[in-house]
Amino acid sequence: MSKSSLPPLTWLRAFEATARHLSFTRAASELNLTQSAVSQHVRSLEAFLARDLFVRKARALELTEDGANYLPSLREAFDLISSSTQAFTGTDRGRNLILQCNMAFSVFWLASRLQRLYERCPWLVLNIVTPIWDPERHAANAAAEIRFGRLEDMSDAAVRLSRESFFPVCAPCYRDAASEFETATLFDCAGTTGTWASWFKTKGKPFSRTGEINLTSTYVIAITAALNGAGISMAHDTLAFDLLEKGDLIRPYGHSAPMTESYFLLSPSAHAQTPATRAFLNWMQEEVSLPSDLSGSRS
Amino acid sequence: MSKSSLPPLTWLRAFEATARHLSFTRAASELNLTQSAVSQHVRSLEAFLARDLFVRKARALELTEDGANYLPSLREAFDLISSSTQAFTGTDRGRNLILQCNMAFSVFWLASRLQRLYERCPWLVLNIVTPIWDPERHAANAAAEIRFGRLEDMSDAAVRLSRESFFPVCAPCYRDAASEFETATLFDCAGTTGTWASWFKTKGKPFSRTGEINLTSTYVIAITAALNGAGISMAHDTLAFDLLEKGDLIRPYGHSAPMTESYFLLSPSAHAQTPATRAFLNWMQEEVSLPSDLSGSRS
DNA sequence: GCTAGTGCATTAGAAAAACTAATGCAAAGG
DNA sequence: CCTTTGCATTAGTTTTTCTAATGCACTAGC
Repeated sequence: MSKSSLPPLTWLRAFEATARHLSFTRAASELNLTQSAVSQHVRSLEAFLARDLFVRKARALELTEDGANYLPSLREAFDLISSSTQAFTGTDRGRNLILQCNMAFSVFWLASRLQRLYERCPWLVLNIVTPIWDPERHAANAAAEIRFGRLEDMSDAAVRLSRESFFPVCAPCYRDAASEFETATLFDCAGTTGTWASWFKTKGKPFSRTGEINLTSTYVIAITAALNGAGISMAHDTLAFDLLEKGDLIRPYGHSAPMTESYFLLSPSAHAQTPATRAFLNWMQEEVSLPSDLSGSRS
Repeated sequence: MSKSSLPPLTWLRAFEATARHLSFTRAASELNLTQSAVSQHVRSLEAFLARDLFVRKARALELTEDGANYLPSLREAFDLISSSTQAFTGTDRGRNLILQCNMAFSVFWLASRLQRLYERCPWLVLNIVTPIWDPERHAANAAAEIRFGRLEDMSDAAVRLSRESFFPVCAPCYRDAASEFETATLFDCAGTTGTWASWFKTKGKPFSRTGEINLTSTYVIAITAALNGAGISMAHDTLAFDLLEKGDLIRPYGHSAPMTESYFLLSPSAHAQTPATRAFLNWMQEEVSLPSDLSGSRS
């Protein structure tokens, strides 16, 4: 077996037990090994890492800073392996679902619909992971993902949830300021094609403006700024639908443009779905058939 | 070594690689082993678990449901071990921060303040984990956590961020309906002491009402329902502050009561903090000194 | 139908890892 | 000074991991 980034579990277990007891002898007793074995495993691990994990004293050990840093992740990893291994004997699987989606979707679309999910699946334990500035990172234990992107970047299994249009939005109190475009404060969102420049392009006009545009890394920032009356933000159907219906946002200009990106549902293949995943996917499919603009565009 | 709940990592690695490739031969090539070794490891693991993880076909493997259920947790565990092992050699730690907090805090407090965080730390990669119906589960790789709870349930290291009052809120359009208390629709949130019953208790009145109360599992549902004009929800300072300032919510009754729970900041000890963690903690401490009601109550 | 290729399963033996018992050393306590 | 405690090291034993070879079943091509 080639040397890799994963030390043997045997060494890691010896380290974790020793860290708990701060004693090779007591750890060995717990693991039903000899003190010598535990000592050697920890020594091997330290050599592998080229770091000392314990300070050896006459009759006691102290964790080094490196040792203390290492410990929590290892404990969680052991818990994960242990609990999923025990899942073969236990029956309490299937309730937990980890869903990954971007924070804007979570805040502006999902949050206001959770009641319907709850009414339908009161047993569901939902964990939402919302990476903000690194949305490409797929949480390895996320069972389902709602991803915003272009069709060609998606796998064949991805289910398309929407066709988006994009357009500027602002708070009602900003309507007058929006009519003075040159002086209005503009917000854009990075990492999407639905920018001010491309919006003007679809109007057959070049986009030239002397004032700067505030470029944000997530639509949460841009749209919240608009909601707060700080300016005009680019937005698209799914995120803006509820806010427009409520009158919290208005569209100061009539034009809207088809967007390259849309929302997709990425789910495990059918034979790998837990009850929680299936329930969520079923609920999601019903939700997109409601008028919420995860079902069609308004262009 | 005694038989335990943790199978050898060797077996788990063989399983994970095989599940990825759906081929013992290709997995063996990746692991620099022979097909025979991988086949035996997976066989050993299946025997250990008393379950089949793959369906063997003539020239291909298919994951069983058991295999597919096992896989995500193992992947995460490997990631945890791998990343914490690499922390000894790598230098690219420090940008990523995993923050755990409840979704209501994320939606009603944090989201509208992210711009200030971004302006201050544009390099920060923030991942927010927001468990909804299992908030006690601490993500072990979460570097920091903002927890809603009682002081006595907190460790000594927890930093108290707020002192909360709780009170009913509703949308402005619901003001008239709120004056007819017996027929108004009420929302409560489970798992907190800030209930309708305890609110009446602080008014020195027994709470007796014939109509039912909608009990929700997260303040996101209850408060969003109130925002939508569906009724009156219990809320507390930190969640309600922005919404009250904006006029999206009003307080239909004047009385507010001190709440047992408040928000706490749980962070790693100083010597285990990455640059990202320190930056976030510093920003957080400045934010709580602003008038946002993560700084004091209004009772 | 036959042959060649593919890929998993099994076997027997080799190599490596894990483990033990014994011993050495240092520090602490009486 | 002597005894106890506990980690480190050594040499040998045991167990696990791994390999090469072979068998079996299926598929594709002729």
